[in-house]
Amino acid sequence: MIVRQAVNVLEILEYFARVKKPATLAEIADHFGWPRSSTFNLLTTLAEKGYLYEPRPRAGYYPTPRWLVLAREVAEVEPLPGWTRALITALSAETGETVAIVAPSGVMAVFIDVVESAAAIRYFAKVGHRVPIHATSSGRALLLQYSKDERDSLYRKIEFKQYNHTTPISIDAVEAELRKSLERGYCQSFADYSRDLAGVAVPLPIGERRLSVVVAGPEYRIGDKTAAIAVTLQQAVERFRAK
Amino acid sequence: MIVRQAVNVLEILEYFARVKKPATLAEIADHFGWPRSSTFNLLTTLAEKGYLYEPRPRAGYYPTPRWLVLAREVAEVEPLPGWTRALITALSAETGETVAIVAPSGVMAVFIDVVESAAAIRYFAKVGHRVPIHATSSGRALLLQYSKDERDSLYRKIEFKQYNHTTPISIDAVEAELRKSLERGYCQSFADYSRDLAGVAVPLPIGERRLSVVVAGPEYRIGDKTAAIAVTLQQAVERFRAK
DNA sequence: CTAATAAATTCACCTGTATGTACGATTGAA
DNA sequence: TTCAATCGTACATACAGGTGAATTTATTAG
Repeated sequence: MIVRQAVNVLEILEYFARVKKPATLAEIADHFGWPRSSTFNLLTTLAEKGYLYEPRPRAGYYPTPRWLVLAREVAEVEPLPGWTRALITALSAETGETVAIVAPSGVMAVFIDVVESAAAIRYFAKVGHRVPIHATSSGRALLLQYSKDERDSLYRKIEFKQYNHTTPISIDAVEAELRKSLERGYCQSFADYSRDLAGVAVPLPIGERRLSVVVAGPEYRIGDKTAAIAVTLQQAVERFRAK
Repeated sequence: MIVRQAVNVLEILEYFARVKKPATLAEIADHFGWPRSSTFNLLTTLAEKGYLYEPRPRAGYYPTPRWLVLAREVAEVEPLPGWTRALITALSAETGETVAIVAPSGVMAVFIDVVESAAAIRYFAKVGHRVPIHATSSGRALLLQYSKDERDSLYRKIEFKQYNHTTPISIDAVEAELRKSLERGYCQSFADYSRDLAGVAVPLPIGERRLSVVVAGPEYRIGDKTAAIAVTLQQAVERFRAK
């Protein structure tokens, strides 16, 4: 069951991150289609807790820096080493596509750092973006770092859905794809999950952490270049990790 | 009316900022005394939205960097100029007390940047901390920047509570205190709101924004030094603002 | 000024949701 | 292996809390 008021808090935060200016109760209520009274309750709750304030009289609410303070405290634990950002920035520049660092989360894979392509048509993904671990190149690059036992216990929880006609819909199909990935030296996917989207990924273990890097973009741009992209990817990883 | 699940989201964020490591569902449920099922709903909601993930199998949940990304986007709007941090850091070092930058929020004043005293006995205040605008030195340093009309419309909303025996409990009392503050050149309060707490504050207008700086600590340390602290405060402001 | 309009706030009722309970999965001990 | 203990997940039900309507407060127009 989804907790609606929890989602609303997140949406308010995302709203302010987008509009980047104070907003009145009425504006927020109208934007989300929420009743004024409910919006009132939510905004006063957040304000009372010190997460929203009214910078100028009648100009509306805006988040306090408290979000930043807490987010920093949380993020400074096990931060990614500095070179990963340089890595994905460089890779995005070289390939012209969106590049991300990905971490496991149960049966899903989560984007924990992203540099988006500058192209007009691009893979639009944000930090926090989640994709099925078995049906994406980035996810399978994580699975390659799991033991067979660990993979098996994951497989039991996976709900094999046919997102697209190339989606692997059985344990065997996934295992087969993993074997193929090992042979070719990198993971790939063609719209296994997202329509028109192709990805090339490799494992990126950092200390104890099992991560992966993925270069992803529209199938027609990636399609016949997966091998070349994989080489770029692997060389970049070697180059930056060495430092 | 307080929105409980909104508060719960904030508490989870604060919890992780405190413990700085992944926590399992059971740990979180026990810590807050929440039912497992409710905790389950909340955690899966936050995870589905990309705000929590499970870095390692069975090690529990942890916030994703998405919080940081959004908090940064929100905070980079109208950031405080760099010198304010230097100012409060220097002031805290010079006075040995907690120093904060404060902004108005309706009838309350909100701490938007804080450097805490290193002393064992100190004013423990965090960013987001809220105090009544009329019953604190920092708040009155904000009121000094309001026009009479603006103050009057605020007064109508204030619920005059006797927090302590020195609390001003009428419009006249507040206005009188403001006049005295003007004469002496700075604002002060002795436990008007928080027991045992004394504060010395001055207005700090920055561009269009009405802010204040406050030096606050236990009455017995601040008590007879308010004038000296005020001088330190004003000189520091001049020094840092000049740059 | 006064009226009209819009925004913010309050409140009681009824609905959407938090939770008690039960079940299944996982882990560790023997 | 089996068993016990713990943890995670599903679901129906009672009731906490979201919402529509009314009231108050603020703002704009004339």
